[in-house]
Amino acid sequence: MPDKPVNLKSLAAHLGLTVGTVSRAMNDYADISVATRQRVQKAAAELGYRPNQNARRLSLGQPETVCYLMPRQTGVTIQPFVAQLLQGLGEALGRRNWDLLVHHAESSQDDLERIDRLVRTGRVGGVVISRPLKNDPRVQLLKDLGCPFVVHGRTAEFADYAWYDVDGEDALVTAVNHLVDLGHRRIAYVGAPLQHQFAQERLNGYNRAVLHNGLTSDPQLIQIANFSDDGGEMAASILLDLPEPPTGIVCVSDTVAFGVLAGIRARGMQPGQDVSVIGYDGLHFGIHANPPLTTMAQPQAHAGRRLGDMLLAIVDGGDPKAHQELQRAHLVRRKTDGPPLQGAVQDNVSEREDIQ
Amino acid sequence: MPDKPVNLKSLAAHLGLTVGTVSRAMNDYADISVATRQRVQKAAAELGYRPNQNARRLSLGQPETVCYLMPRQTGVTIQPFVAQLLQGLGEALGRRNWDLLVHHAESSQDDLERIDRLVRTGRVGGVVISRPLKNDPRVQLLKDLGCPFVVHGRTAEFADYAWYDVDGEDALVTAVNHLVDLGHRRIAYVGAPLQHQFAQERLNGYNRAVLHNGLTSDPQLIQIANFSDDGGEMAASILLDLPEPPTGIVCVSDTVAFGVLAGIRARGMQPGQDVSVIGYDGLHFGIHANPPLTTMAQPQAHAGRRLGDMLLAIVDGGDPKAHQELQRAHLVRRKTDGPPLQGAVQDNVSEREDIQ
DNA sequence: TTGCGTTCCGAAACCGGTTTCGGTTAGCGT
DNA sequence: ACGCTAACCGAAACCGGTTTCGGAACGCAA
Repeated sequence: MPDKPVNLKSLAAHLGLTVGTVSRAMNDYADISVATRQRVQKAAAELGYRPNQNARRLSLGQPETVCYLMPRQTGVTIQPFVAQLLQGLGEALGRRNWDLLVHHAESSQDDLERIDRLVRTGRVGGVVISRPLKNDPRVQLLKDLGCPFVVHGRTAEFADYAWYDVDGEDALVTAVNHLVDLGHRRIAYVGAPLQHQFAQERLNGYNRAVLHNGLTSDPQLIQIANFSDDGGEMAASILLDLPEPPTGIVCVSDTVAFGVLAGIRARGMQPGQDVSVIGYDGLHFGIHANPPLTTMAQPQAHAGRRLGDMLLAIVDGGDPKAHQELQRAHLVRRKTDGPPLQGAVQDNVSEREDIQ
Repeated sequence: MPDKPVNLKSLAAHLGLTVGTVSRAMNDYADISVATRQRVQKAAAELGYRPNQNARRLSLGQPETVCYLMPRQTGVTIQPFVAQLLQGLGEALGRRNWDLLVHHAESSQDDLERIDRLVRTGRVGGVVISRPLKNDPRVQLLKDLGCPFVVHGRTAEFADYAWYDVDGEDALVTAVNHLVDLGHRRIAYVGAPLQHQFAQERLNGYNRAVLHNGLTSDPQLIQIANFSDDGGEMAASILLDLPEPPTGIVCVSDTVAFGVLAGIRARGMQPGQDVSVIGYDGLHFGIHANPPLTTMAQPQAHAGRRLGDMLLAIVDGGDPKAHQELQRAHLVRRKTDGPPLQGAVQDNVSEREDIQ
């Protein structure tokens, strides 16, 4: 049976002190004698005293809790990074005994209502959001509410708040450059709808690299697909039906790339030999794809930790603008990249690993 | 700028009433006149009054919050179901305006300390845990604390608490039976360490099916590997080195099965033709494996919802023993199952889909 | 007019902590 | 012996709600 919990009052009575004195002793106030403090803390440990957090936080006026808003997932595609991010966030917050709440909204409007409720009811003292839109109403609301927040990703205007992001534009430049180095000249991009800022950034990277390398800038080579494997497969089908199909395809994500691989195989072609494919995310699972997927890997192991640390720093009064961190993705070569098979190939065909 | 929040006191002053009256009007007490109630609720809506949750929950003595303890992930392998489960849990809890906390412990001892702290500090009114051990100290602790809880999975003794589980024993019987129907007689099992109850259950299912079908019960055919793709690959390597290697392999999970596929391919063999493989989980990603993985799929779309509903029912005074739900997995045939290639094959070789 | 029962709201205790303020005691110097 | 200061703790306000209790005002019947 659950014996009645020991609270400050009962602990104070047990010690022959008042609640105020016991509270200060527990919190290491200077105006409590060392003897009393030790006596109190010893008794608290023996009786298993645990301060009630609701009472404490009400009194402090600080909920000591942050909320992570899970991104809406499209269809069956789960967000593989959520679990990892939550773990990192929890770790960072746990060091200060802060708690982590998760919420999942049905719609954009629902998102806003949840945020409003959570901060206006004093439920949370900070918010973390992922994958913002170009002009995300959530960041505007959070600014208006004056609630500390950090963004996992960026909006179109990202100067005046805290964020942690991976440079998707740079990553796609790297990916395209890599294919160019292998000899490709006709390179396509399979992207996601552009309301999300990350989709725009990666497209920008593709366009920049196409321009910089003097490649043919054919609008047909840019396919905006559903952000899923099915979307990727459909886009690949369209691209391969082109009168002059691409020899290389860079993708907005690994999930989309998996669909592209399927679309290529459905044509009886071999990804990595007939058509090169580069994904984005660095999902571990990519090594089991058919064939193993070459990808731009994000260093997202400690994204959660960094976001949590930033948020706590802002809660402590830090300037949000001082907490902006841009990481770089790096190329992980597996088996879906190789020199182009046919056509007018340039001279600089670099060596590459054996193809499975 | 964040204007100062409107609380009960300011709302009451605005209306010329006392806080007690306003509170009761907001909560639809019968001793408040209809006119007053409407006047209060109208003003509350106009001023955007939001009751402080910390204060409310302190007064109620009910934190209206539950905690989900994330399972520890082994190595790089993420838990793909976590995001989906959280979404379902949040949905169920959200209908009653309960909040969802997540925690991740470093060790088993850490797990216990977190649970103890969360319930003893009045932080949560319920707990959800996943993947219990055979004799999981967490459920004993939760019982001792008298805290409502539900288990995603089961322990060895599961009679006296609430749980939601998929019948892993039944699923492995189905998987083995399927291979037997295809003509296999020498079937191996790649499992996970047996401290987890689910690992034991699935092994029991394998053993039961082997016995029931009169197959050779060779201890060498049972490989207990790390719960990861690497573990699966290593186990496959051992199995294929056997003087009499298996023609079919059933696995404790899809992740392990992916490793098994890799191990088979590393031998120059073709999964689904030379060796059949059946996974467990029904991960969507399996369709992108090489070749697409046949698997026992769990109906885990609404697991979170069910767990949340159960927990709320128990908080309301329901009997935990009355909330136990066992779901069944079903076979999803893709491309890694087929009739055995060589050897003494039985006569009942059933037809099957074309192999890619 | 008196008496009684409703209806409706104010007053106050309470949840369990934190923090400010003030007073008692002891120690010290002269 | 006296005064002053510093050390230490008690008393009470406060955080923002919920809930119990009692009393005022009112209507109705005798």
